[in-house]
Amino acid sequence: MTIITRFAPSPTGYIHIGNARTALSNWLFSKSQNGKFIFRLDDTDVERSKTEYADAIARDLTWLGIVPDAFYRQSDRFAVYQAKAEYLKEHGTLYPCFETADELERKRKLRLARKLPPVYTRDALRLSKQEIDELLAQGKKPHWRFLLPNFKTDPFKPERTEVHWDDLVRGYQTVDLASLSDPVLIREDGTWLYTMPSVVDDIDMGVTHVIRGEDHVTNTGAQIALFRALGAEPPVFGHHNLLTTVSGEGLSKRTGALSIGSLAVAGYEPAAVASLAILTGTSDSVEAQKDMASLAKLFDLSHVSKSAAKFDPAELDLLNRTLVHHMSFDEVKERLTAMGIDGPIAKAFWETVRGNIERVAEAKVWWDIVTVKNADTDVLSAEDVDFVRTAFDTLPDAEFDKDTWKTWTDAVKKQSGRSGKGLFMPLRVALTGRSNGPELANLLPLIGKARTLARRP
RNA sequence: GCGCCCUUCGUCUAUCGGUUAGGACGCCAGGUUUUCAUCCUGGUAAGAGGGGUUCGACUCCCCUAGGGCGUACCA
Repeated sequence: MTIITRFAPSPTGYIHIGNARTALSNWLFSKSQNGKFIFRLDDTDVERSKTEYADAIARDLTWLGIVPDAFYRQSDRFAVYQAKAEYLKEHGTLYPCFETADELERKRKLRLARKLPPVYTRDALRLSKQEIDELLAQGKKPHWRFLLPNFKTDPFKPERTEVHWDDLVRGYQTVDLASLSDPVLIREDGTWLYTMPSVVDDIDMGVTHVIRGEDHVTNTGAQIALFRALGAEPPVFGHHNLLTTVSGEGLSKRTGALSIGSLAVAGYEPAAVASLAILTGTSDSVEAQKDMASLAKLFDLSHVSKSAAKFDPAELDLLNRTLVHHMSFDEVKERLTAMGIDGPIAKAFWETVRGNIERVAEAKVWWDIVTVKNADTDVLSAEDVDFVRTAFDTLPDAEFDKDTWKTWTDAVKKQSGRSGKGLFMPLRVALTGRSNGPELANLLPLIGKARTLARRP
C-alpha cells in the first residue's frame, strides 16, 4: 500500500514554525516510506481565504524543501461536497437547524451555568417535516449539522459512545461522542466548514495517514464518525504535540516573527528551520541536519513527546551556525555569486570565513573587508600605530601565500619583541578593522599584497 | 464549568519498580588556535507538592497545584 499524507492549511494567514512542523511531519513520513504527499488548500472560507496567503504558503513549502506530488484546492470541489451532503441527508445524518448564532450562544451559556457540558441539544431535530417546510417557505436559511452516532434509538438521549484509534504519537485514544456537539457542516449561506470537505477529500484522495497537531484530537473523534457515515474507513491518525513560545503561549498565525517567510528573509537555512521544527519536543537531540534525507532518517513519530514543547528562536541561530560552519563551497557557490562573491579566490575565501559567520549572508561583510574596505585603525593607540607601521615595512617581498603570515609575524616578533595578543591584535585591526575574525594566515593571501600595502596606517 | 492530555537539569528529553537518574543544547572551566570563532576534554544542573501500594517508586494508585488542548456557524 502506498502511503499518502497531506498538508492542508487554510490560506487565512502565513504559516509559522508550528505549521512547518505539521507539514514537515507529513512530508517526511511519506517520503521515508516511498509514499506520496499532497498539498491541499482548505480554502472553503471564501471570506478569509486570500490568494496572497496561498502563494506565501506554497513559497514557504518550497523554501523548506517540500515538493508536493499533487496539489488540490477545496474551492474547486464544492460540487463533490454537495453530492456527499445529499447522501448524508438521505441517510438522515445531516439535518437542518434554524437557530441563530445568538440563540445558540444563549443556550450554551445556560447549560454552562447549570454546570452541564455546553453541547447542542438537537432542538432542531424536534422540528416536523411540515415545520421545516414552513420555515423554508418563509425564506429562512438553515445551517446543517451532522448527527453524531452517540445514541441507541433516541437522539435526545445520547449515551457514552467511544471512538477509538491507535494514534501514531499518542497511542490508544478515546473520544466520547456524547460530549461533543453535532458539528455544523454547512453554513446558512451554503458555504462549507472545514470538517466535511476535509473528510471527503481525504477519502477521495486516498489519504492513508493524517498527521496534525494535538489541537485536532477531539475533531478526530467526530471526523472518524463522519468517515464511517460516508461509508469509508478512516485513515491512520497521528497528533503531534504543539509548540509554544518561550513564555508558553501557543503559536498563532499572528506570531509574525516566527513565520516561515520572515525566517527565510532573515537568512536562516531552511535545513536549520526544518531541523528545529521537527526535532524540538522529541527525544532526539536537536542537532542541525544538513538536508531532508538525514532528517528523514531521524524522523520517528514515536519519539514525539505528548506534552507541549517550548520553541526558542535563539536555538535557530545555534543550528544555523553549525550548518554554515560545515557548508561546502559548492553548496553556497550560487548564493555567493549572487552576492558578488566570485572569481579565483571565492572558494578559498569561503573556506576561510565560514567558521566565523552565523548566516551565509554575513560572508559579504568579510568579502568587503578582504576586497575593498580600507581598515579602520582609529581604535589603535598611537603606540600600536607606530608598531604596525614598522611591521608593514618588513612585509615580505614575494607574493603572499599561506606561509606569509607566519614568516612575517616571526620577523616582526623578533624585531619588536612583542608577542601574543600584543603582536597579533594590532596587525589584525590594521588589516581587517576588526578585533576578531578568521585566521589571518588564511586571510592574508586573500587580501593580497597590493591591498595589504594600501592598509598601512 | 466540563472533557482529554501533560508535569524529570535553564531548554528538549531518556528511564517502561532496584541506575552514581543518562544524553543533547546552553552555561562554566581547561586544552588547541601565540587573538576571536571553530574543534577537543571536563564540569554544572532535575524527578511540582502531599498521601498511599511495595522489601524498594521518577516509574503504579489517589488527592492537590500548575500547564496544554478542546468545549465555534475557526482550522
